[in-house]
Amino acid sequence: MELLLSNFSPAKLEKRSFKDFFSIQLSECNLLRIASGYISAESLVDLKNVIEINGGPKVELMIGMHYFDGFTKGQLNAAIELNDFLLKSSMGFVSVSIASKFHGKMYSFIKFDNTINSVIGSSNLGSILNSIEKLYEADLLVSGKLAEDINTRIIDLTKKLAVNIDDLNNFKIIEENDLLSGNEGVERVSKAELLTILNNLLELSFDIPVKSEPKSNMNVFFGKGRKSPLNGYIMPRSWYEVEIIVSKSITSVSKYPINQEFYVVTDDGWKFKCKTSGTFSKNFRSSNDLKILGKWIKGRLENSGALKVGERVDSEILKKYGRDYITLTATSIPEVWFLDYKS
DNA sequence: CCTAAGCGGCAATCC
DNA sequence: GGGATTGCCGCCTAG
Repeated sequence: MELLLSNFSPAKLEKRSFKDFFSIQLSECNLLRIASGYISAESLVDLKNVIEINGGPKVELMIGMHYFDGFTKGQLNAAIELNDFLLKSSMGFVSVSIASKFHGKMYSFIKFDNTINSVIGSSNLGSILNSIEKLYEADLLVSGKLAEDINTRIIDLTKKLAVNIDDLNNFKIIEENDLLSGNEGVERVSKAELLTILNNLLELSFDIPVKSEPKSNMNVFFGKGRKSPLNGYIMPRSWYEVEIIVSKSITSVSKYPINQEFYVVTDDGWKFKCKTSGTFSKNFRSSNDLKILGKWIKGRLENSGALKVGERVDSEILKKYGRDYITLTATSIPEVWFLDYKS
């Protein structure tokens, strides 16, 4: 039994990490069994690469959480590709738990002489193969009876919970950075509903600039926080708090939604309430939660790679994204507007 | 009554 | 200089 701990400052311990152990075991074992909740696209690509180059070990991977939480396109492609490769070369398979969420992290390394080492702990594949962030992991390495037990548990759980990824077709696909799902007041819109919206657009449409003012609009985060009248304590604003300040030349156009609440359906299939308020009804914001509009717009800037968290939105970033205005279009469905920020 | 952030509008800026 | 505009701040009200 051995405790495996990450090993970087300021917590440099004279311990080896799972990462160290993993790289040695890969060359010494014949079969690697994994049951893990989450995987990253990058880690699966790296795993396939290393076994392809070295002709082993065999890999049997069970993915525990993504069937329920969704796959990004990158994760799904990587998992399918790894499975294809493993099946084709008779070197294992990738399965997906569909009976229940599985959130554990279990690894068994079966050597050529059939002795087994198993690891259980906090590391997922990403932190073993290609961790980019400094994430401190703690794992326990075991051998003998307990290691064998973990190995048979992985086999058993795979049999009872999972099916081969090839046998599934209706995957829940999520955006690269899924900030909006689960937010109160935000709904996912089906493809059919979105199509209905697109077929019912009216001529009435407004191109509204996404401004890069230093302390407002997309950059409210960098403005002064909210000062408490009691103690003067200032509460900073959230990264995703935004507003779109619409020029009078737009808000004064007849039929622009003045001082009112309405639903928006977005080009990427979200629906939430927005409201206009303030002098000349210039403030365009999400209702009840200012962060929703921000998660939608800044989330897209982030997903495209144009914006990093904590960075001020400027014209350069908008240029990189490829669009510096949103389009608000009326629909024939009452109280519902279409909002487009496709780059 | 206290807390918190939504959103209403103060006030800086420009002409 | 004051009217128009809107960037930015924190008052106000709901829970």
